[in-house]
Amino acid sequence: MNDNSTESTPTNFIRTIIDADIASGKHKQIITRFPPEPNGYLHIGHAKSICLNFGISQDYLGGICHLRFDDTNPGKEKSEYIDAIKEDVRWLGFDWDENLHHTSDYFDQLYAYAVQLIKQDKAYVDSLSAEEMRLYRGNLTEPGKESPYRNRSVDENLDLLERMKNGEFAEGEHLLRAKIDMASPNINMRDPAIYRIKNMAHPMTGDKWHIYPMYDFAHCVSDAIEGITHSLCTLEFEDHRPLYDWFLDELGTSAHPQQIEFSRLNLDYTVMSKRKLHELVEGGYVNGWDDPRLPTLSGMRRRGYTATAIRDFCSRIGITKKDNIVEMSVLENSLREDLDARSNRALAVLDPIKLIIDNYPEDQEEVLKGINHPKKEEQGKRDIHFSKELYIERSDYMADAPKKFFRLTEGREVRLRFAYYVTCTHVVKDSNGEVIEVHCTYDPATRGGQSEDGRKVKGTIHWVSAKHSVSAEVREYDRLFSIAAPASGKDQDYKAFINQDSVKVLENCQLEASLLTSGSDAYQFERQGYFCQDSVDSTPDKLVFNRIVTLRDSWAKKK
RNA sequence: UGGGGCGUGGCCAAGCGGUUAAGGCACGGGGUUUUGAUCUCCGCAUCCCAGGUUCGAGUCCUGGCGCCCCAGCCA
Repeated sequence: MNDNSTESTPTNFIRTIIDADIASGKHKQIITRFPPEPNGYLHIGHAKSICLNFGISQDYLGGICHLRFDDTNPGKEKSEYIDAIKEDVRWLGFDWDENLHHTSDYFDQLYAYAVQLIKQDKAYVDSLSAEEMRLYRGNLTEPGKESPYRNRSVDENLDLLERMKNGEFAEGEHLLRAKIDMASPNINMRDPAIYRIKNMAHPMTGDKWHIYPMYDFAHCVSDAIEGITHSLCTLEFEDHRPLYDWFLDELGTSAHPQQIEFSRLNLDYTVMSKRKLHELVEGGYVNGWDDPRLPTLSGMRRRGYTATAIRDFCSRIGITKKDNIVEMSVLENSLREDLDARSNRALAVLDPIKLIIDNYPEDQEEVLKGINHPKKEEQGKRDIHFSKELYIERSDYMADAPKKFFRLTEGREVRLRFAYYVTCTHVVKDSNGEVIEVHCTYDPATRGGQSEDGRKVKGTIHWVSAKHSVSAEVREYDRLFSIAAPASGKDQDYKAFINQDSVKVLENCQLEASLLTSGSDAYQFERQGYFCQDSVDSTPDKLVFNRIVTLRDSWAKKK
């Protein structure tokens, strides 16, 4: 399954805990789980969790990782998200085998447990309104007070819960609550909700239920039922751990998983919350969940990111409890490393300008050979057509260029990659003074790109034969936001920081003809970056390429 | 001003009382190069602060300071 056998996972504090649990004999088999709520698409932050959970299951003998859809809120969840999530997890390279579950699989058991809590006098049906309940809860510094309904009899509670389940009440009329401690300094322990009434059908259970369990109750129980050994979640659930443990202790479940929290991933120049991603998609700020500018897995996949690169990235950033904002360059480095190793090279001119070789015979054509990968001979060679009129990159010519400009300017010689040395003689401008043709002469003795006299040519530029090239649209993507931490402003709307130039569409790019028949794999357009055909919009009649990421450019930095 | 966490170089992150504080990214510089790419070599911290314990502390203790999370019938 791993397409990169050199991947190795650095250790972290969670693996240290697991190692100790195995050493002490607490566990012989490790079982983790990835528990997404099907209310949106997965993003790179989820990939961190997926890699952690599935990665652990792969690295411990006999380990398994469950995929569990946490579908306890039919008001927000849709089954269409379930399919997208499965696809993303598979694409990332992980397999849950037969361990696909839904929290809704446990609704009967959950209900039985709720009845048990009532019988143990550890839960009661409250009839306060949502507003009243908020008032009774107290606040961060003041304790809450007990609901007048807190001491209903076991029988009355049982009866009420039954009727809630059967749909005899309106939403909000009653609520099943745990009976813990309204004065707890931990607000989560102030008689948290267990079941709320929702008179709506559920994608998996239909109209069987009129009540649905809350996360705090459902999650720990689901973990216990599945025999999860280590329940890994993000930092904001740290305060919920006492409740997680309280439920399992009161219920006396046969298994009691250990919840361990780690910090979420934050990436600079983007946003990672589901709420914001929903807003960007639904508000039309981007074009769907798979917009290549988004940090969603579907967006990144469409953009051309590889699963290997994302897995490598996740292993590089580590797992800790520290708040963090990882620089995009780390992700890009993982990406370039993988793309460089696997991509065939090609010549493509994105902003074309004519290059005319005045001393090249009018009707002559040649077929030259280009190597597909500079370090992997086994990836072979390809034919590249050459003729008198070529296209080169507009930025590869400059008038009055400085000495360090290793490209074309009057009197300067450069190498056309795989072809010949050419020397710029003059340019032709249109009435606006805009350069429209660059003229040069070539040295026939430099065929293939080298001269027997050992003459040094500092610059090499890419080109395509005007007669043989195919045109295409190329979409150059840039960061979605213009500042590193768009979501950090407390009262600032992150949308104010959307980068207005996050995508640049180049309509008239000229590609080497071999790309016409290319599949969907990534290519390196030499000297420019990595590109792939857009999986949605590219057709044989109208090629559309996405720029996945640029090449490193130390020249640009110096300028 | 309640409770829960976190603080090692620009960004991540090892380190679990005992050599000159791993590694990656970024950055700066050298070399190779028919991609100003790749590759390669070199450089780049005394650990939030202040006390204390100890022969010895980033690692232990005390006190500060800073940042994050929690008042959904969301997850």
